[in-house]
Amino acid sequence: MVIRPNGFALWENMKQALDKMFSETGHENAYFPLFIPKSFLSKEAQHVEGFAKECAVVTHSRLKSVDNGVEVDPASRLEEELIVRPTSETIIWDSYRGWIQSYRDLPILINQWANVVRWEMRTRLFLRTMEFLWQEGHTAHATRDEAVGETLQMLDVYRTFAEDYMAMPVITGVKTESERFAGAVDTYCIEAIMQDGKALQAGTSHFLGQNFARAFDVKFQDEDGEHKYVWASSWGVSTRLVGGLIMTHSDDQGLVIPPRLAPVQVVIVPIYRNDEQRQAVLDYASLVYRELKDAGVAVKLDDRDNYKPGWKFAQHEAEGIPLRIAIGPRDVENNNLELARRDTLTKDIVGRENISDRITILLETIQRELLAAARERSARQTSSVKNYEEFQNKIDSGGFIYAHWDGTAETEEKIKEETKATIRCIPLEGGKPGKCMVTGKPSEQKVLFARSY
RNA sequence: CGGGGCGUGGCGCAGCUCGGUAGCGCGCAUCGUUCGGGACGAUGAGGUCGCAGGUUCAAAUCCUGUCGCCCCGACCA
Repeated sequence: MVIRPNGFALWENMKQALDKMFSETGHENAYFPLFIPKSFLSKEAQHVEGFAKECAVVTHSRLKSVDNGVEVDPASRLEEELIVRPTSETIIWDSYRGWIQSYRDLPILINQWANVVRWEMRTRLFLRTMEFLWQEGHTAHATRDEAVGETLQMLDVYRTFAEDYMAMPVITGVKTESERFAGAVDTYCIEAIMQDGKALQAGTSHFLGQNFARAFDVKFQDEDGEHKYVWASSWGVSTRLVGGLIMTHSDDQGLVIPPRLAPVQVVIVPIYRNDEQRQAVLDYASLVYRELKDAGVAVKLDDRDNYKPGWKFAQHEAEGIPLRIAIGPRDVENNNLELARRDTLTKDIVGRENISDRITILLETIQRELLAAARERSARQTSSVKNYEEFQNKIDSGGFIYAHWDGTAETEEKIKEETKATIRCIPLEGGKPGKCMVTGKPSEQKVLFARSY
C-alpha cells in the first residue's frame, strides 16, 4: 500500500484528533509485534475461524542465491510459522497475561497504531486493501460492566470523531451474530451512508467478554480474594475512514476535505501579469499569509511561477482545500481579496481587515455546513418500510432502510440472498416492536438494512 | 477459483478485421507571446508494440504458448 504525502497528511490529522480523544478518555499508546506465532491464533476458536482464510504466513527466514536469482532456502524453514497480524488481540492478550495479577493492575487501557494485513481475495481502494493502517484499542477490566462501558464509550468517541471532524453522520448500533467480530460477544459499529447509496462500516468497538482472557489464561485476584478472568474490549478504525471521507463529501470537481482535518485549510493564489505586479501582489499576499499563520490557520501560499491561476484553482479544488484566497493587482489596490469556498464553490470579494478572524469563523461555518449537508443527504437516503415487497422495491435505489426482522440468522440470510442487502446494525436508538417483514414473527425494533461496501 | 476485458513513448488511446515506413491527444524540453477559472504558437526529445516461439520475402497486425494487469462474483475493517 502506498500513501502519498497529501493523503498521509490527512491521515496524520485524523490520527492526531483520535489520539487526543483516546488520551482524554484515559488511554495510552503502546506497540506490539508484527508477527504472531501461529499457535496464538488457534487459542480462541471463533477468532481463528474468522481470520484463518485471510492470513499472510511467514514460513522461512532466508533466501539463497541460485543461477538465475534467489530462491527461498528450504533449510531455513521456521519451526513455527509466523502470521503477519490481521489484528492483535492474540499477541496482546499473551502479553497481558504477564501484566495482570491483581485487580490493582486493572484496568489496562491501551491503544496501538499499526499496520495489519488481511489477505483479501479482492481489494478495493481505501475500503479493502491487503495492508491497512489503523488503530486498535485493547482494554482489560475487572468487571463486565466496566468492559461494556468502555466498549460503548469508545463507540461514542468514534461517533463524535466521524461527525465533528469528518462531518460524516453515522448510525450507531450493534451487529447481528453473523456480522460480529470473530471472538467478540458483541460488536458495536458506526455505519455511514455514502453518496452513492451504499453503506460503509466506519468503525467497530467490540465487547469481548472473557473470551480472550480464557484463551490466554489471563486472571486476576479480586478484592474478595477470588481469581477471576479479565473482561475485555477492543476497538478500531482504519484508513478506510479516508475512503469514507472522500465518498461522503466529494463532488465532480474532486475532493472536499472538512476544515478540521484539512492539511491545508487555506491556499493563497497570487495573480499577476508582470514582474512589477508580481512583486506587489506577493508582498501583499505575504502579509495575509503571515496574519493567517499567526492565527493558527494551516495556510499555504501557492507562489509557483510555472502554473497559471486557473490551473491552480482547479488543482486546489481537486485536492479539496476548504478555502482559497485569490489576490491580484485589483485587490492590492483596493485592500481586498477574493475568498472562494470549496464546498459551495462560491466566491466573494472581502476587505482585508480582520481577515484572520473572518477566516477562522468561515472555516468553522464550513465544517458545520458540511455536516449539515451530509446529514441532509443521509436523511434523504434513509427510509423505513412496512413490508418485504416495499423493501425489495426500494433496495435497488440504495440507502439505509429500516425494517422489522425476526432476529433469526435464517431470515437475515434469506434477505441477503434475495436482495444483496445486509443488516448493518441494530440501532442503539431503539424503536417500537412490530412484525418481521419476511416471516411476520415478532420483532423488537426495526433494524438497519443496506447494501454495503 | 469461475465469468469478461486489456497489455503499443511518462499517462490515455488509435492502428490489428484485410500483414508492407509505428501514429494521435495529454505530458515533457527550448524559445516567444500569455497570466482574475485548467493559455497559445513554433521547434524538439521520447516506443526493438508485455514476453517467448511459429508462419511469411515481410508481423503491432496471423497462429501457439506464457506472464502481467483491470472489471464482475465467492471472502471481508
